[in-house]
Amino acid sequence: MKYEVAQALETKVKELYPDWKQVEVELDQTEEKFGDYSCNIAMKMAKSQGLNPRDIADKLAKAVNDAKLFFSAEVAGPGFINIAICDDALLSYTNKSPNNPGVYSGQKFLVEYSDPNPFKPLHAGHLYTTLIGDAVARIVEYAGADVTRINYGGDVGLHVAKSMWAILKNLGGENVEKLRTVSEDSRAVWLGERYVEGNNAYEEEGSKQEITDLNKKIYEIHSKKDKTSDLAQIYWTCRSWSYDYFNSLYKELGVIDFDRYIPESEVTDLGLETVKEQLKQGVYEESDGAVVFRGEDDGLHTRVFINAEGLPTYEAKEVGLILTKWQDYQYDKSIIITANEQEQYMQVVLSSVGRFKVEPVERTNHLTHGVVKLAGGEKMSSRKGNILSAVDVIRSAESTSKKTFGNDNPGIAVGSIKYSFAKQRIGGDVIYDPIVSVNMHGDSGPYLQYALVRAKSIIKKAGNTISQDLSSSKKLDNYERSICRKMQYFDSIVDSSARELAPNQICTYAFELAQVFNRFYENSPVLNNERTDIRISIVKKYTSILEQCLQLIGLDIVEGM
RNA sequence: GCACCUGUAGCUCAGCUGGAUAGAGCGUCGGCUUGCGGAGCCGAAGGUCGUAGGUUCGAAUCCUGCCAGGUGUACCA
Repeated sequence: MKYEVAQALETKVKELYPDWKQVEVELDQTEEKFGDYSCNIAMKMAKSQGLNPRDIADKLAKAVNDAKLFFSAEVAGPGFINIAICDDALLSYTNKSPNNPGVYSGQKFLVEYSDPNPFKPLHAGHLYTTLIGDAVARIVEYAGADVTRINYGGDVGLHVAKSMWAILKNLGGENVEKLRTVSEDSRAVWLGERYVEGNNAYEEEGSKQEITDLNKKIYEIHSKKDKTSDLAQIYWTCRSWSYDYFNSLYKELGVIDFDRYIPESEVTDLGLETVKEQLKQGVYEESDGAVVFRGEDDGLHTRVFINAEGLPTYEAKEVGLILTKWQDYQYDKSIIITANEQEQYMQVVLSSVGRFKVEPVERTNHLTHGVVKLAGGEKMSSRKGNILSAVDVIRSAESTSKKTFGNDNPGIAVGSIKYSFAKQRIGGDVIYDPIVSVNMHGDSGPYLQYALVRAKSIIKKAGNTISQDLSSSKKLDNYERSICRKMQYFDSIVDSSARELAPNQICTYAFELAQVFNRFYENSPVLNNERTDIRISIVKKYTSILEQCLQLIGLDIVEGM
């Protein structure tokens, strides 16, 4: 409804001040005591025109009120115009389907997130990008975008060599048969242990060289398309174990399926060729046997794209990834979500690609998040092995949920994690507190799920006995008005959340909405009441809006709790 | 050293394209159960918005310096 109010107000401004060219009426949601929206255009106009803001505001408010629109205006303070929407307009909103503004309609979006590396365990940070990426993808999709979900993972590179080195040690050489002794449900853990071993071994000179050599051999598996040698068989088997493990976890989390997995091995060649080609063009340069990009001109730093061994680093692979995405999708926007330790690295890569291909770079938006920490704990490093794994987080939420409800309800356990991640603005460190997840009161996923269950229960009890004729009374009481007022903010909240790629705005709104509803619920009997008709229509609208909010951040709609 | 991110109540965070008396949740203290699911509702206490300046009618929000924490900074990802 914000848009309609702004339009009407703008028309009035144009009528009254035809000379005023840059009319852009901006409305703010305001405190309830001031009305439903406030507008400071009078103050802005006054500033540039040298007029008295109160005079402008008075004139505008009078024009609005004389016109008898669906809202009234009142001047307050130094020149705010406070807007109050009429009760019948608020009530009629409950019978409208959502006005989805679709800021991205017709646009092709790529969203890349999760990005786990095969041969390494998923840690809490992966859990974060997986869930927040899922939410971002859902939100831009709701805003009209045609979304392709991308999952990029490092199936080649030094980290793989480290794991493979330890795997070979564990098997006593290239002993394919011995892999069978690893039971199916212990594979993920087994691989995780090998990664830690390999990583430690890399610290020692002797094994470091062996790992470096092995790294080359693994690249050769790909370049020679080797599926049959003993080493290749071990590699492909363990690689598929990793992907199996990721997929089972995604399923458990209830995130929407990825449209495409792009393993690094798939983009390595393109990245390598491109960097070599652009080396001739002077984009990259040789230095100490390596191929580097000098980012200093752009205020960045120098990074290695091809190392002295002739192998592509992550940088060159990323070049291949960017170009692969661009060739295959010609997107309007490409969103990438990673930890913020990759922020400047990504800037260097993008800056280098920008020298020979501008569109994919201009259309890329890199969102970064902070470190996932345990409350009161320290940073987790998968290299040191002191990680909080994704599975640890999920299991702790599950056992908590079970203790609280006495039964398994994965939708609630996982939902509590999703909400606690999504409600924070993307960017800062993420504190995950298992104790808070034990609590499950207040600003939490279960609170919202419960708020929805209660409301739905009313509708179920009401059955079909309700007439939908609302013409008899269009005055709203305070609680009814509050919830209606809050509900009509939905469209503009979703719009803003999509524009700013900020799932936390949905969470904040959903929580406030539920709070307002709970007040209504405590104070306004719905059933067997002379206002049942109006209230039922409010409850119905509320459930549909809250459901939509929950879906946008990926929370299950549970039927009972 | 340089670059980027962060600093708001005891804790975890909203608010940041400048607007009215800076808001939630948790925790603390005190209330509410003949009624639609009490995982709820109501109330109280709790703030130099890191700090010092600047711009402005107006700054948590914009600009500058400083302080603190984090991250990156050449062959890891």
